[in-house]
Amino acid sequence: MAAVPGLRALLSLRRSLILQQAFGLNAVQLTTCFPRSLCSVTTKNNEPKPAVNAENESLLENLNLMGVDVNMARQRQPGVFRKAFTNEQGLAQFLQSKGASRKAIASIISRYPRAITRSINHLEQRWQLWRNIFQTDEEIVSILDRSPESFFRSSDNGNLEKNIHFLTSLGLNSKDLHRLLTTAPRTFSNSLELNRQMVECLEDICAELGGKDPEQFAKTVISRNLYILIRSTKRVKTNIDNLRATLKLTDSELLDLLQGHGAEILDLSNEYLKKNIKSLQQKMVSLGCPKSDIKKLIISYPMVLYIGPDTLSSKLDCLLKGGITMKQILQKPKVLDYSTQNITGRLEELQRVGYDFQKNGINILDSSRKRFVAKMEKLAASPDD
DNA sequence: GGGACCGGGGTCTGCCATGGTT
DNA sequence: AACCATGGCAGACCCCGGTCCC
Repeated sequence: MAAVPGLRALLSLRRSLILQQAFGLNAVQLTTCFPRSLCSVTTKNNEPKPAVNAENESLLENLNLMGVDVNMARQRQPGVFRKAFTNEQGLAQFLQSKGASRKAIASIISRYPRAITRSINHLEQRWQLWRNIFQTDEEIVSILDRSPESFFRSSDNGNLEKNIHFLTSLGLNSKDLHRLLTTAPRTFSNSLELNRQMVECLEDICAELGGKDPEQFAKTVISRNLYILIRSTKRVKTNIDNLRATLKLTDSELLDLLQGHGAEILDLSNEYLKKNIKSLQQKMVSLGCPKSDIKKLIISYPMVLYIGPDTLSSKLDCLLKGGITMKQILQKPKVLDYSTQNITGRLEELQRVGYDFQKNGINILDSSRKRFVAKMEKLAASPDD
């Protein structure tokens, strides 16, 4: 029955704790300490399997006790389960000491089982490196809970340290680094070489376009698009080529676009960006806009290409139906920033009070909720204004 | 005081493929 | 052969408010 292995696991947990208390042993010594089974095990369909492929049973028991979703973990990294020595208890204690809940720890291991192969020394070192950027353990725990892979995937702390130095040397300040590590933690697990390649790629693009300060350009693009360093240079180059070709941009137009809000669309998948450009063109042609308007819109509001074809189409339709003209949208494309739901709601409210867009313009749609509500209250109080 | 302009902030992982190592 | 570390991919916006100008 299950009671016997359960008891054994409990004993092993207890033993580890006693060992730690008595001798202050470190993580490597505090592994599960159960050698891989030497005899063959029986699988579900009763076929004997060679011992080499056997899973470490005491490890399985420990993980079960810890509330780890063993099936999920096994599916992700089966090799971990065949290791003779692992450090799940050390890891759990470590994370707990940093404020992670039992549930969070179980979830972290379920999603990234290889985490239990890291030693305490390694974990301490890595944590300290992250603490160079974060003020509190709590922030790090929340990122681990969100994305365990970002923290645990690499075993190379030296590389992490070099990355921090490299990113700092680009002129990114501590606020930028904080945002970068919060938003795209994978960046810091990239090899230094990969990050360097992206930076060089950006610098080359700037130089090719006749930019005067490639280093500043790379820094600007990165701080505008925190995801860029976890994309491939191929993706970024292809997107730039596509933008240039379809919009027939000059070098300086393209340069301005890229170091402006255009940076934010560089990391879209190549097909998605292409699809969005095409569907935007089709939609605008169907609404009777000349080609020059399409280019103007993209240059003044590149984020329009971030919006998926269906969303964009319904957003435009809803604005037009609400009595707003395409000319007004082109003059004030930021109204497209807001959700279709938000726009629809505001249009209804404005219609109710008889708001005249021809007379007053459409700026009211591009304002915060607070400001919009205040404006509506005033309109209700003195409808003649 | 009101509106226009403009920039900033939040947020993004979990999976697969592959090449190197043991 | 198994395992590890790492690269790459798909997925797809919305909202707020400081500040300056009139």
